[in-house]
Amino acid sequence: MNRFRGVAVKSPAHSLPADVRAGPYGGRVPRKSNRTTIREVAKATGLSPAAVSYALRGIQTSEETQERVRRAADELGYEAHPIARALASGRSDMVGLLCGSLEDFWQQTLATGIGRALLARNRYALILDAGGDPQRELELARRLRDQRVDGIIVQPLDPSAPLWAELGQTLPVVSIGDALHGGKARGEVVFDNRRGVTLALEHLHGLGHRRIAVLTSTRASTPDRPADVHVNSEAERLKADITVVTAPQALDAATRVALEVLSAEPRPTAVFCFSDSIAYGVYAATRELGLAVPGDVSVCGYDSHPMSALLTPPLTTVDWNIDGIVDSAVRVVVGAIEGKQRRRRIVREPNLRYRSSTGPCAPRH
Amino acid sequence: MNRFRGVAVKSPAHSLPADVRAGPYGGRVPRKSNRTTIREVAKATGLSPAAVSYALRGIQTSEETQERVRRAADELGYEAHPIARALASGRSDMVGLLCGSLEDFWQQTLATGIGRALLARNRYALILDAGGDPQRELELARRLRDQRVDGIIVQPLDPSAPLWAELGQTLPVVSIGDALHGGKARGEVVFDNRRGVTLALEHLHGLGHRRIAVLTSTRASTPDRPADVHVNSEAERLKADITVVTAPQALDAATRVALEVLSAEPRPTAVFCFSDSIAYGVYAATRELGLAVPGDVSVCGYDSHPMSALLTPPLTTVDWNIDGIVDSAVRVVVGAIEGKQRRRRIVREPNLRYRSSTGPCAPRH
DNA sequence: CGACACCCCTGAACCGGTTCACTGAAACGG
DNA sequence: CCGTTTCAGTGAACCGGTTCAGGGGTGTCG
Repeated sequence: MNRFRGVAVKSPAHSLPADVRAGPYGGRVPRKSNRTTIREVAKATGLSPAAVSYALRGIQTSEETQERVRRAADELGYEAHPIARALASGRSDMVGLLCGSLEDFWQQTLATGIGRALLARNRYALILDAGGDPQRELELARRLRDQRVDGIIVQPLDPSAPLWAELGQTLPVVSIGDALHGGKARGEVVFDNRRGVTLALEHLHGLGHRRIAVLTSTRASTPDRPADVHVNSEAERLKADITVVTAPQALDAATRVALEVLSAEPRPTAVFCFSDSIAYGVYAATRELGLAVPGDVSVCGYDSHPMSALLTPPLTTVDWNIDGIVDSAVRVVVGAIEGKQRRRRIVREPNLRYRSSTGPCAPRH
Repeated sequence: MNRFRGVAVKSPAHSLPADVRAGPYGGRVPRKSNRTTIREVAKATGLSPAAVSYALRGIQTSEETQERVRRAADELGYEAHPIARALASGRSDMVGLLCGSLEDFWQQTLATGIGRALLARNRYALILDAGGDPQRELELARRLRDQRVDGIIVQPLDPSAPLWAELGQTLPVVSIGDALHGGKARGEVVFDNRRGVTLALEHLHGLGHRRIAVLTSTRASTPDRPADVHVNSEAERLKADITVVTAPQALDAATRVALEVLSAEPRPTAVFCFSDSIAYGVYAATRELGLAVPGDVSVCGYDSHPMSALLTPPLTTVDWNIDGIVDSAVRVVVGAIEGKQRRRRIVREPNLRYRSSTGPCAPRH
């Protein structure tokens, strides 16, 4: 029984006195944990570990055995060990949620909703925040794969990265927002951003605005970013003078950018923001500059964050129905994980939530 | 070489043709992944797997070997496998963040900040949301332990639960807000809630308010909840007529509660909310009821969410300096994980951010 | 009655790193 | 010059489930 060396050496780790465990978690994790394992349950029930494993999952075993195992497990205080399960099976019950920038209030709300919806289906959300950096986004995506998440929901900063296709071959990748470049096997909850942009710009145009500033969010310098492209083509079509400026999502940072934009001469008569968070920054800036909304400048947001209705004046914004998005995304990703190949691509249409932060373009002075 | 049965049976799983892997992730994960393992790197470098493991972590090996291993790993496309690491070592580089209710905007901000701070230290936040249910909170805490997180940051709904002490023996548990019952080994970033409550109530009292509604957040029915207790003792001290009502954090739900509170006869002249999110609900309610703030009713919040300053009127609120909290909490938990026993208990003092949602109590009619 | 299918369960390999006890060689000390 | 450390590295067990090939036992069918 005793291996090489012939002498009956004490078996290594385990023979240590059980209480030698070093002080309060200063590194040194006890080699042998006192956790009840599946093998102990096996011993207690006179079954094989395999049988216990099956029984606990309610497969491959008789009702009777399952009951017996469950009872024994209870008694021994057995608790599943997700890490071990993940290693052995390659599944983890976790879904990675990769957010472009959690500084965006709307994305915070989205993440909260998705986390909750997943939990309701007995899965966890592993929420990661790329902080607006497309490079980091890809790095985090890789880490999610390494963590053996069962699926990924991403609000891609850079939908054109080839990594998405690569990941898509191994696990379900569901994008929210822009469609991922060159994929078909993956799931998508695509926003019709073209439509959203058109809605907002036409609305402003219809009110008489011609000099419009567009504040997009910090993103990859992906030149083919659909929304940006569309902004420009719409500008042309509407014969409007549109300036596109990139703004961060964080309130204070967005405010600084907005201050600049609103201090330009001639001042734009309307601002269209690519997220409500940025629009909040614009509100702060108008306050600082003593500008009236919509008297001096009209402001239109994007996303419809719950707080938008509470502002003074309530913010006109493009609404995507966040609950619907949460629901769709979770449904698609879970469906894909479980192998039920439901609908893979869901296109969401926006509505313009017309409130009072936008008004007719006033003649200057 | 071939085990039992004598016959040269094909070795089980591996001999399957490599391409038999079932359809797009419909369950069936390939038994043998094509991932490069540490053993392959070992073979390539002529070292033992153990040596490679050490080398990759930069310990127990010569500079030279480390370099050689790193190069080989690169070449072979080796990527670490966190799950395997976690199983073997009991560490995971993840810190659990257990939020009381992510519907609270402030907690969303907090979670975002902590996630980011942890990422900056090469750790992940596993964010879980108890949704205001103390029962669920404990369940999630257990799951975090099972997930082998290296530490837990919790904003406890029920600080008196014995589970905290139990978890605290195995891993660092840092609480934000109320101190956890009966612990010393754990870390704490304690809010001096008594002070916060006093600050708010004295402020309102000083403005002449005597009939005050307090909207606390949904929590455990822990009767000894420090803040609630203190509210009552302050009520007595100030000889004020204080009604305590529980409100959920979600904007619409909070609004409904606020509507009721503000419709009561006689109507309270001031409302003190235990989170800015709830205060937002009060704003919505005043709007619906056509009440002026602070003319008809003064509103005071708690937490100082960034949006509070943007409302009309800007919200008076108790400020905890969220960046400081994020920083402290992360510092304490990481310090504990790494065994550097820095300061374990940090008490934060609030400031009253005096804005214009509170004003003198107007004589009724 | 034998062939075949099906059900329930077992033994062993496996997932992919980590850690422990130990060793040969070099460095050190007196 | 010999005993003691220190350093770099090795072999094997281990973490705790999962999965696969198989194997009795019973049921069914021709």
